[in-house]
Amino acid sequence: MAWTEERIAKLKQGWEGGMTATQIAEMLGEGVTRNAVIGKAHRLGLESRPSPVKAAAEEAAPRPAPAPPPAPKAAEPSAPPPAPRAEAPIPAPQPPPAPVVAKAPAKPVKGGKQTRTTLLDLNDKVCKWPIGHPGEPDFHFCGKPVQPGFPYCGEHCLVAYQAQMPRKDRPRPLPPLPGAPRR
DNA sequence: CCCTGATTCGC
DNA sequence: GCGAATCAGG
Repeated sequence: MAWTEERIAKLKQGWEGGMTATQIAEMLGEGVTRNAVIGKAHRLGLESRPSPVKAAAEEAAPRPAPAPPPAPKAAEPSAPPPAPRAEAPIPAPQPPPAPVVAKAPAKPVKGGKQTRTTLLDLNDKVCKWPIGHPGEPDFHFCGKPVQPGFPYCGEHCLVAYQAQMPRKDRPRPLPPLPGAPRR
């Protein structure tokens, strides 16, 4: 159905009157989804009515940067960083799945030689890509010098940040398996 | 789960 | 331009 003057008028009226997109869609008749309403409203430049998402986004913003001491930080994530989303580069479809690494049994580290980068060794300079899995005896981190501005070294940045494949030929997320645990 | 509006992007 | 699919917070 086309967007006639009349239908657009109703849309505007309802939108400005505080009706939800769903209500407006029902008002306009069958075959009109709330998506159609929202899409049209935006194209008309009507936008910006309280949106749960937008409202929350503005909430957590004011951060003038108190400039915290770059020094030591005892705090540490219970688990390794799940991989921050890239901004400029497009975020990878999946966060780094702790790369599987068949590791030989940890060798007895005699003396004080440290060969692994552990949780306590993490800082802004070293690659935080997990090697193995948390809980495993020799779980550790890559530890190589990071790519400036990233939490990982160049090699692991390549794995963590990948370009999005066009929706069209992107594999379907996979339908829920019968009997699979609900959520 | 439901709801909401916002956004993306193939058409 | 359209709107389904998707996202993300409530």
